[in-house]
Amino acid sequence: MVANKPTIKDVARQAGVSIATVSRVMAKKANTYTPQTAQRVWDAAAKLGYQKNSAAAELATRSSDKIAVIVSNPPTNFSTGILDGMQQTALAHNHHIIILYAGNHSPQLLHQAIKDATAGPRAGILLIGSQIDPQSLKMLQDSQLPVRLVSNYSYELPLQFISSDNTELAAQSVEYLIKKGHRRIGLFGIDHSHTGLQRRAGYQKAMYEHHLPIEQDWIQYGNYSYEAGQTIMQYWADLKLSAVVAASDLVAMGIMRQAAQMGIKIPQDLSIVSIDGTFLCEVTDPQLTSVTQDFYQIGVNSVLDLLGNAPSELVPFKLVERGSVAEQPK
Amino acid sequence: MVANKPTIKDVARQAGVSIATVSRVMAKKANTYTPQTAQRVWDAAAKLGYQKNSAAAELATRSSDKIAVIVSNPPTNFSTGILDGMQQTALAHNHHIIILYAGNHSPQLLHQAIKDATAGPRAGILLIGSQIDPQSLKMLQDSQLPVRLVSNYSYELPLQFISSDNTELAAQSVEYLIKKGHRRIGLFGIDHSHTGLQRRAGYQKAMYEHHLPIEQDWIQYGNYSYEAGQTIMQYWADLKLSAVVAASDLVAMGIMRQAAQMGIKIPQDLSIVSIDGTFLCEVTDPQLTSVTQDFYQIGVNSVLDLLGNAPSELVPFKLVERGSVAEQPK
DNA sequence: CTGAAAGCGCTTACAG
DNA sequence: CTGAAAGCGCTTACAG
Repeated sequence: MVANKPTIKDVARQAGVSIATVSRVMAKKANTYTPQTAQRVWDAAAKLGYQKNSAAAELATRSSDKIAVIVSNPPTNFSTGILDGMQQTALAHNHHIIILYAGNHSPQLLHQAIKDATAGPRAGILLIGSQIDPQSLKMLQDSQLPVRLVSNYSYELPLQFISSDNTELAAQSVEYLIKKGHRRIGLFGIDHSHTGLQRRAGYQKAMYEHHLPIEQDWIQYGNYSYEAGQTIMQYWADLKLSAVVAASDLVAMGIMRQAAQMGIKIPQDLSIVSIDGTFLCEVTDPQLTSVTQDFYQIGVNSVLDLLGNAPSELVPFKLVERGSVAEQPK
Repeated sequence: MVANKPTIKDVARQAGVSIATVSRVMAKKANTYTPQTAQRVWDAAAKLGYQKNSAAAELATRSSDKIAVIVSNPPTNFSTGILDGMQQTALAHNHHIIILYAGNHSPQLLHQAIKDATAGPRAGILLIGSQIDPQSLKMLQDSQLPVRLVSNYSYELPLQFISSDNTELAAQSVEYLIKKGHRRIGLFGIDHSHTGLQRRAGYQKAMYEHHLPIEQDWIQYGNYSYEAGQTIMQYWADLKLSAVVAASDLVAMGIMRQAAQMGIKIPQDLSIVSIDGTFLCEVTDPQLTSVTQDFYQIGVNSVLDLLGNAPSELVPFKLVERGSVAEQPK
């Protein structure tokens, strides 16, 4: 025989006031009650173990303090930094984040997640690494909610975003390698999504600007995965590359592993700079030089932007030198 | 001038029926409407882009199809397998999971997450890797919701759970090492939580059963992290261990890295078996032999159990041999 | 400062 | 098979 959860009515009775008053003090509406009555309400609520039913509150106000963040299963696990940033920032602004999991790039699961996200009142929607197809876009727009793409973007989409600059990420990786004397530089592991294309563009731009030719097959596609890195690396000998920029830390690791099996020394025989810069870069031997994204800040800016402040689209990244790049004699 | 989101009333008007009828066909209440009226309702809903307001529905029914899963930031990233399993299973049973992020073992964030989880109607609560303190327990109990611990447990807590058997995880790692001829075996990286203690107990049990002494300092505490593995490994020389079981894949990696710096060869000088068996084990060189948990199944069973089926507490794991254990001449 | 009352968008006996 | 009506637990003008 379990007691039902106490409602605002129970608290009102216990405190000897009306439910309107309880509602006001729970919501801390300034200047609408005396300290005394507030205290009685607090006491009654505590005694009863009262907790506001958010479904009722959201229905009444037709609004919510919940930000739905949809995360598409990232092959590489950069998302926890982003989530940390979102979490902290949301809390600091009296908001909450609820995470909806959209699996690994299955449009179905993404649609499901968007549907869940828009099925009730929401402060807004944040999508981490999701591939937006036309139907997703329509659902998002129909919801009339503020939405932001996080960590990926396309200028062709009518959606705002918060991300590192993919083009520059790749371009600066190449610049760095060139500065170290490399000329035969490849790009391994990108896919054909906007992100992949943007990185490819950055790679090409940097090579062109330094009048370096790009031979066929220097750009190798994958899906940012460890396996892709391994597979692609098998063809390295034919490519005669002295350096490569890896599309993600995971592909960098795959490259290293395959290299080890082929007797190729990193960085003596092959230099690598990795895009992402997660903890994985410090775990390999040698450690991976990377262009590291500020995932935490991306998370912070996402919710700030969503909430109407700090409208910054691109967040800075930085190149951190570790041990996977060697100077190349010219 | 944006149209407001259509409600059940709009659909009713559009379809020329009452809102009660709309409600029934949207909920697919069998035998309560003709195919004709159903069709008209579907059409009206589609035309208007109607979507049920879940806050209103939950308020009316005082129930929900949402399972709140609280995830405490795991140092190691085993949780995506669990989440995948939960997701699939929930969907198959017409439920949804929403994830609440509880940061890295901050009681505050955990309380916040529990509060969020219990602030509205819920089908139940699943907690992945959370340290349950008395206040958390009380909040959970006050909610009167079904709750399950996932991937960690304590027989002292009045909470059901779904997890691998921590004691056996460690015991079988030790057994395996003994079978390979090792006698001086350590346990690195556990903490003082229930999980750590259970693994320690398993280690001790296996050693005792084989009449092997456990010298002081063979058990080294950490927090399942990469850094812990590195730090602990610095004292290895004094310990004269021929093998070690690592409390997580991450500590195993930390151990390997430190070993490399110290010129210690794996597995010739030191054998390692790692607890967890995530993809990280296949990424090192040599690959890590591990006692691998079936995270996906843990996720599946969690929701099945929560929903009232398949009440299995412990889910089987298996030892997978890779390259980090060498035969030890007796 | 406080209460009575209407309303948020649904669901579900109850009649018919 | 279908509709009118009450109710879910809140919030918020509106009076006083």
